[in-house]
Amino acid sequence: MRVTIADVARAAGVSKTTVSRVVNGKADVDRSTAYRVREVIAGLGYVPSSGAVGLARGSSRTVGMLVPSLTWPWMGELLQGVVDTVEAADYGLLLFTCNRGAESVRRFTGQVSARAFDGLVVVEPENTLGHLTALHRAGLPIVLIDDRGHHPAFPSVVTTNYEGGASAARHLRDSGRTRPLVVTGPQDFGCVRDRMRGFGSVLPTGLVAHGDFTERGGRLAVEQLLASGAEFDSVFAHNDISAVGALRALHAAGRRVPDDIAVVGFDDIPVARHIEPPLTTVRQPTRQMGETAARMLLSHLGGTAVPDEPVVLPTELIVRRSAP
Amino acid sequence: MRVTIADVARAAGVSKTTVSRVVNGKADVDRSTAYRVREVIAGLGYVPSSGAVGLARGSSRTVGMLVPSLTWPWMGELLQGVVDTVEAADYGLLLFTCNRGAESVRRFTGQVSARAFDGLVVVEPENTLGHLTALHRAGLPIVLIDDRGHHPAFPSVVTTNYEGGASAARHLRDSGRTRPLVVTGPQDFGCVRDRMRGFGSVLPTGLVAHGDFTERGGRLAVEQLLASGAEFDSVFAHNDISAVGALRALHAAGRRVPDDIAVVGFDDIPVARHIEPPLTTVRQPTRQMGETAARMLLSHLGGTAVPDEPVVLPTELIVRRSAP
DNA sequence: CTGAAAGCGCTTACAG
DNA sequence: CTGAAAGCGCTTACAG
Repeated sequence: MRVTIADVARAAGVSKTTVSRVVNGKADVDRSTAYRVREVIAGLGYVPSSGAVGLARGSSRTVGMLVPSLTWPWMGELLQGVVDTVEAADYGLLLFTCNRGAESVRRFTGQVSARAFDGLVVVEPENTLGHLTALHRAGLPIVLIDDRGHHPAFPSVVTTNYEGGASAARHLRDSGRTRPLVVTGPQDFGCVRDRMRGFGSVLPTGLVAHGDFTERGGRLAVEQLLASGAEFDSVFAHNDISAVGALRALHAAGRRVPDDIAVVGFDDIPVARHIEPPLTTVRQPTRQMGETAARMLLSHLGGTAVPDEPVVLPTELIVRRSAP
Repeated sequence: MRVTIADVARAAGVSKTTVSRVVNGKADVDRSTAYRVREVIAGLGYVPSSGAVGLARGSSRTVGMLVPSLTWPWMGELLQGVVDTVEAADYGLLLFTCNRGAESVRRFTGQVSARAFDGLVVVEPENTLGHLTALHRAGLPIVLIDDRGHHPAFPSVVTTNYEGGASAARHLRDSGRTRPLVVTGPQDFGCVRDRMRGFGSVLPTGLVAHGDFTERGGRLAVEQLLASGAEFDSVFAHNDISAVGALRALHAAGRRVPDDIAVVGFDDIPVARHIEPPLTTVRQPTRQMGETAARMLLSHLGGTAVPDEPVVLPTELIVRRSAP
């Protein structure tokens, strides 16, 4: 049977109140009493029921994490950053995905109302910002990772998309490329617009193909451009996956990378290192973004005010052979 | 303020008992009463507190998941399988890692005692089997994914490591390779021994280099063998990461893949598709393993007996250019 | 078909 | 320094 606070109190010959005080390290307990209680706790192997503590205190000491998918290439790093931070603070981490559309969202909202967690770290699933804003208004502490340029009304952690785009362009320009093709991500993403503008601040962006962050999208975009006879000496893809697609299309068309055409991606996922040629890319500090978001949420839960304007973490250009 | 069952009862003019019955779909409630209560619930937006329900019922309707790391290449798929299954059953998923050794384990055990979750899906972190066995003996329902050949005393989901090794060997043999080099994983892993034996049941394994499941390990192993002047016409690496290392070493030494030497890996992680040449590999049904494990745990929690002997899911040989 | 009451395992004023 | 009692928000015999 489960050992309860009542068992400890009985065995130690004190009240439950006193046991509670000892467990929670409150002052005002006689040293020898506290010692005796601790002995009994150790002997019985007593651990307070998290459910009961949560109910009595009105908080669950648990953080929720909502993500669109767990299989995206950089999600593992991000999640590890969040989990490490949350665990170090002795909080639990409740994980949710929105894989199954509206149904998932409904279920998730239920968990919120059920007070299953005290606060939420979220990588925004598509079209849920309104929903999240409502939850935030209703009092749920939220920190958003990667706002996609949507600039929400609550704290968020973002990366330097504008500057990242600019750094890609500078690198291409400095290595003598002047006619880039830009393969974008979904155009309604703010991060896509920012990467675009940053890039455009350095290099002309006459040639633009609209991709969708998939390998296939990157491949098709480049295939079409090649077929159209357009001339370009480099490709800036808005993420690594579509850069991989671009690489495939160039390879299939007999163009040499980087000799004929240089390629730069964005993200620095594991595949970037392993593909041939290895991909030059703008690295996002994914793990650090997870850590930072978790830390912000925890300090908010701890009562410290957290700024509403986004916390910005820097990207870093990683130079590999696809654009030396 | 939070809406409680008392608020609903008051507004509907019934007792909390009746509200509880309606919420939980018990029979023996007058149709019109039930209707009225449901109206009030909808109007007030009442959702039962999961903490209070858990305390009263003695279960948390939450499943724990313990993994060694979230950044392993196949972990995302596995986790997605677990999360989807758990969410579909209206359970929560509490995530733990053992990144920080003993400290993590201690913390984790605390959560177990605190009854934060009803059962556990676990990918075994190194050297925790004894610990897990103890928890299982103490009454915690556990399902292990990938037993590493340790054959624990509780339910588990494994893949056909022996047959996977054999299928790799058959494929190499059928394409005319007769002198393979086997690059193993850590030798104390049961799965490594099984892959070894399965492979050896088809092809002679005169040449064995002991790797450690890392890219560097695979590279060093092949470099040493090449330096020793040993002759081999193929490499079977016990996982894809070390196959990537092997590929690098072969490439650096000027050996052509697959013309001179064919390479087969194990796992089928994303990089396998993207590396040059694309890697022939023994695919593990990672996502399905996650789903299966979660389903087993849930049915155990639901009261259905679950077999103690491992549930075995089949591997599949994926043929790509590194060993056509 | 319905409700009063006890109980789940804690915390927290309050009183001494 | 310590404890009795109320309360957190539910569920569940039990009685009617």
